[in-house]
Amino acid sequence: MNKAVREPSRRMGPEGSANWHAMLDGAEDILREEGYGALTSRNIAERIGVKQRLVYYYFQTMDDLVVAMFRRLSVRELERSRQALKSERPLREIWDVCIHTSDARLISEFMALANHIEGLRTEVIHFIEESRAIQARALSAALKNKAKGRVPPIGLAMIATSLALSLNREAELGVSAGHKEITKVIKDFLAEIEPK
Amino acid sequence: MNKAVREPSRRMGPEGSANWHAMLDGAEDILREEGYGALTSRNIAERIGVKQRLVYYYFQTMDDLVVAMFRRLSVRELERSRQALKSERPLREIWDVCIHTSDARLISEFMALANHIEGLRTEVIHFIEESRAIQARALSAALKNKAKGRVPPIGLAMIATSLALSLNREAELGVSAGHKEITKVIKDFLAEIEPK
DNA sequence: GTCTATACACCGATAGAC
DNA sequence: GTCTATCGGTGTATAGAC
Repeated sequence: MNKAVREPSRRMGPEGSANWHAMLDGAEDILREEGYGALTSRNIAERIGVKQRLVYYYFQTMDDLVVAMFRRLSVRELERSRQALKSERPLREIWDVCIHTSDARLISEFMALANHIEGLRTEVIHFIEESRAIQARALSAALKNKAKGRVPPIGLAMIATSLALSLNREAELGVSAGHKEITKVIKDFLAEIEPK
Repeated sequence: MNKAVREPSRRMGPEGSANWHAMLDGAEDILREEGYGALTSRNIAERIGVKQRLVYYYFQTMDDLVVAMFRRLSVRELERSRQALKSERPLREIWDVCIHTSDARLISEFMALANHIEGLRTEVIHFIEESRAIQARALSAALKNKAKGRVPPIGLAMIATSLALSLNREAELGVSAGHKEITKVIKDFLAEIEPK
């Protein structure tokens, strides 16, 4: 968690190489399936068929690995959102990104970890702010020529994000009370301001 | 030849005793401050000034302790919600419960743990369903004599819960984009259907 | 780049004395 | 009820050979 000051740093494997990705892939699977309590260098190594020592050739510490894992994921997600902006029906695309985002279990783990790993916290903050801005932009444009409701675009963005998160998390748990109703509200909203 | 399959297993300390509560209190603090990776019998014991062995006198396993911790918390929260139902202005009270619920870090940890501890998952599901039902009842009653909007009570309950969760979590992280706007929307909604 | 081998701390859980 | 003592296992991280 600390030991921030490091010697000229030891030799390191290159970011973006095959093994680097394989390690992050394995880490994602473990995080999703077993939680961060099981996210260890030994487990990652075993899962991808290398020795534990190699993990520390690619990542200085486990915290570094976690941060790299989230950053790789958030870059992908933000790119999807930015692409959605340019589409025919940006609102539907963006809602699709929200609701089909990397699964709820993974996100739950990152949210918990972000409270304890400073570097991850920074990345998460950046991701939330960036994606909210993208969504607000899309909503703003879509609502420009409509009668304004009482919820401003950035407020709608916040509602969308938090709803999608809860819908996914609860569906994962096996709770569904209210889901049907909310899904219909969203559907109607989209049909109204962004007809197919 | 004994292996505790049919025996009530070993002696256990009484649920609800002073030490039992002290252990859960300590566990809550650790979970909030350091995360479940640090939630160990040794840390709990040290924090409340007893020896590690004693934790296993009160709880058979660490998982049992986690489940007991959540159950104690959820009983309290549900009681607060039920009390809110009986108040003068139930909607405001219930929103207050949502937004001032035990802090976001703690909840994040429980959400992550629920994906990996079966007994906890069951408790969490029960808590969500129960509190959603209470909230829907309150909203239903409050909206009875009003013009119906397009969001049914249980949908509003779901929006409220997920929004409160996100507002708390993001505030904890240090994100505030859209918070002011959403807070105003809620305030206006309450002013309209439940005037002071 | 990948490995063997290792240091050292800490984990859950139990046996059994007082 | 609370303790000492201990088991077998796993964690991060490093040294250094090939």
